Amino acid sequence: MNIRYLILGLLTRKPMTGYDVKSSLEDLKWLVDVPSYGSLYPALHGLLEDEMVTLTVVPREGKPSRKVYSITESGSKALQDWLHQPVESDTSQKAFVTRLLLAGSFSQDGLRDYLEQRLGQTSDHRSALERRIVSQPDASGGLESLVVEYGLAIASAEILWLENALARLSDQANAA
Amino acid sequence: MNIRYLILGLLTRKPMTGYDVKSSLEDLKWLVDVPSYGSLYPALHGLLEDEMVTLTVVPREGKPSRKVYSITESGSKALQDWLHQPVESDTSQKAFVTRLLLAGSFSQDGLRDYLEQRLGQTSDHRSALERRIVSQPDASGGLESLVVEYGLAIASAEILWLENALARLSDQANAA
DNA sequence: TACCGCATGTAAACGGTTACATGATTAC
DNA sequence: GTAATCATGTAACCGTTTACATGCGGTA
Repeated sequence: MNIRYLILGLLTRKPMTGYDVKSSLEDLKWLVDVPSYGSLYPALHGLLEDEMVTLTVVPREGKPSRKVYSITESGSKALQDWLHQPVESDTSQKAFVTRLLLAGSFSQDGLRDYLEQRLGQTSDHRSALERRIVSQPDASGGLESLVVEYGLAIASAEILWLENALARLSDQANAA
Repeated sequence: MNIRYLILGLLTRKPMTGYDVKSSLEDLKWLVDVPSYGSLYPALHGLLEDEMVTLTVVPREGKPSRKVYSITESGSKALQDWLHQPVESDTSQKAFVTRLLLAGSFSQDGLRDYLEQRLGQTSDHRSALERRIVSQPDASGGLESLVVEYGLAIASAEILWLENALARLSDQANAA
């Protein structure tokens, strides 16, 4: 039921059609799972059923009408609840980014918490990789050393970005 | 059937039990999809059926026997074929790393090709994000700007790493 | 004329996870 | 004693993709 929250999050910004939801994600493909229509439309019907969204049919001359969905009060609340649920520990990049994409629905504190949690996790991942290098002296001729190296580089870059983002958040808070 | 190639790739390094396959991936959770036993053991049975792997039952006194799987000639060939298939264009980090993990089964040229393809893709992704910043002047108050920024940071780090890895590969080739 | 973008949907198939079942050994 | 690790497996369930179906408007 994850796709439902993704939809809800996107609808928070502005009302959209199913087609819009998908196309707004298209150039973020590599960072986020883009749902197929085969899961998107049924999910929208389900959300409507559950009164998480409302439907406005916008007729257009000549062209067929657009079905524009808007998030409701209870939809907003459901998203909020999901967002403030604790994150599990070994989240992938896609899982992290998907939630981050919904950050507009976060409070400033919620966002800071989220980034701090991620910072902790990513630091742990980096440490685990470093330990692996020490314990396994380049086993079987560089077999997976590429992956370890890559992981180290990515984790470091992410940590840097997170610290940066967190610092800017603090500055904003101080200014206000 | 992707999990089958993952197994085949890991067995290329050394013979393993199903349990070993899973645990060897465990601290790479965030970079690779770790299969559950519910898909791992059936996959192993399928590979055995198709003669991609062989089974050696290793008895141990007291403890129950271990079922150690080894890759066969045809398993190796199947993996090779899959590995040299063209990569599709919007590969996620996990998809990239999973293949990279199997890099031991690559020829030097195959590996260089693979990294170069990834470099091209990641550069494209970064460009797309940069274009997005220009065309959409921070729409709806920093809504998704965090994601764009994050993507930019990660893509840049990855490009740097790829260029570095590629350079080292060339050095090695020149030395030999 | 033919293809691409817009736009919405359904049904079958697929790949995977969850939960369950079992059992021994080692470490706290 | 009891929790964790090692070790193997099955069956039901579930969410998603793939393939199909349809149709209009603009463009090459």
